[in-house]
Amino acid sequence: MEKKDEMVPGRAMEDYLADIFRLQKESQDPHTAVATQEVAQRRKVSAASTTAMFKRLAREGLVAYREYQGVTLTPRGEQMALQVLRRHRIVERFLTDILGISWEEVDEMAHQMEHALPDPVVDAMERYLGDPRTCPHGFPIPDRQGYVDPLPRQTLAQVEPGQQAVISHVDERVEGLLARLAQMDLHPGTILKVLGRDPLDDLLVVEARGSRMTHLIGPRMAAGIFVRPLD
Amino acid sequence: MEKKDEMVPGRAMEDYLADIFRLQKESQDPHTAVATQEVAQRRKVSAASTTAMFKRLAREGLVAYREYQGVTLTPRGEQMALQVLRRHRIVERFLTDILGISWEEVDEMAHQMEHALPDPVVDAMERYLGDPRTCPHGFPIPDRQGYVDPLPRQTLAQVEPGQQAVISHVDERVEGLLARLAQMDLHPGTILKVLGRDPLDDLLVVEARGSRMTHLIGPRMAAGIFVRPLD
DNA sequence: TTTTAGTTTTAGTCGCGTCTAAAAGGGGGT
DNA sequence: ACCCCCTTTTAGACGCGACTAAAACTAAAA
Repeated sequence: MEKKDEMVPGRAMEDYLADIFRLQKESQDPHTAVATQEVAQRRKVSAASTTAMFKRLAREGLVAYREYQGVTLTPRGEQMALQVLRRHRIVERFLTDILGISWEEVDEMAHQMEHALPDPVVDAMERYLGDPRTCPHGFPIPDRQGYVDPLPRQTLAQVEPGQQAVISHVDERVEGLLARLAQMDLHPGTILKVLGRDPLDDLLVVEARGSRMTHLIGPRMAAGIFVRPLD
Repeated sequence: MEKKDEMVPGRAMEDYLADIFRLQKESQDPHTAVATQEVAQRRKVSAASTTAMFKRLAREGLVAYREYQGVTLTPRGEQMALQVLRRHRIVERFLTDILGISWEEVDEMAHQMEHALPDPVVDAMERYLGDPRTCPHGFPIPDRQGYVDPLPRQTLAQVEPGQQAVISHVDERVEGLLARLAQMDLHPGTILKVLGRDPLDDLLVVEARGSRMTHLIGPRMAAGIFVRPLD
């Protein structure tokens, strides 16, 4: 039969690249290598499988792999990871804004879909949406060249009483966080004022500008809400 | 690690099921088994691979397989095939009607996408479209229960001069047919009147009701255009 | 420096989906 | 009835992506 040479780096490879990228960005020093176990845990896969994949990725020139030291994305690997993130976030936007699916569900669905969508489809979705700049959770959408806005690292937990901040993005992996925020009508873009902090349980009292509602937010939740300070 | 038991019949299995279904419908007697080679040719895969897949499908109870005699879909297999067709055709409609992609391109794209779309997404697309009854090429969309309207088997080639017929559906696999029809602004639903037949090259002279344009259609094209007679 | 706890890699296996080459089966013509 | 051609199946292989169990390595504490 005809051999399909098309160097299409398997659906799984793309998942690994995107997760390596995310882990790199999340780590305090984004220049150190990403460890086998970090990736294994994130992907819910054994460490052995991860090692095997590191070798495949290295063979394809997508990561630099040093035994026992983890991996770093090469420029090509990073570019590919960014394209995966781009697809993922556009699809998420499409699912929420056009198809009316809740923001708790779209991460998993987009993950399922993202490797199967032809580029023209993703581009058409993007145009249909009016070139959105972020996904529903507030993460920036890389452009076709792979440029992506930097993310703030400050969380709501670090905001001092009396200060104001605007929600930048929300960690979708924190169990129940998205549902709670939806209940409180808090979203990326919402401006918050920290009224006070209960030192006993480390609860934050915040007021949402606009709705003028006040809410109590625990430390786990606050650590998943990333903000930009407001002068 | 956790074992993911979820009996998800592999993306490829679904492709085979759908193609077996289509071949069954296209054959003169839809009750005879579908041969190994038919499937192999349709899927552009070796006969050996097809035999291997027949065994897997039989093991899963999706086809009845008799050695050297080909396969027949079981009720479960047929149901699954219908759901694949449903997804495929809804996605095609979505790509043309919402995202503005041309009907020549959507078959391949939908094929690429169809196995990765979660059911809620397909259902949301269907609602967004207003519950369309056919794909852009005129094939009926099975409902959630798997019911699908029967297709006419008469082609334009069989229409006698003087008679009128409405285009039901178009064989998307006929090379160049979709592009030609788009040029002529002929679509499923268009009413045609066969004005005459040139016996030398077996060309049909047809007039499109509405545009009142007349066109010449060769035998290859005519055999890919399925029609319903008009009284 | 040696021990030890935790991480990483190797070794071997499995299922899917594909291939090629060779063997086996089936059906029509003489 | 036999042969030949065409179809189908078997046999053996491969790459991907996963697993477990065991061996190798690292780093940090004693």
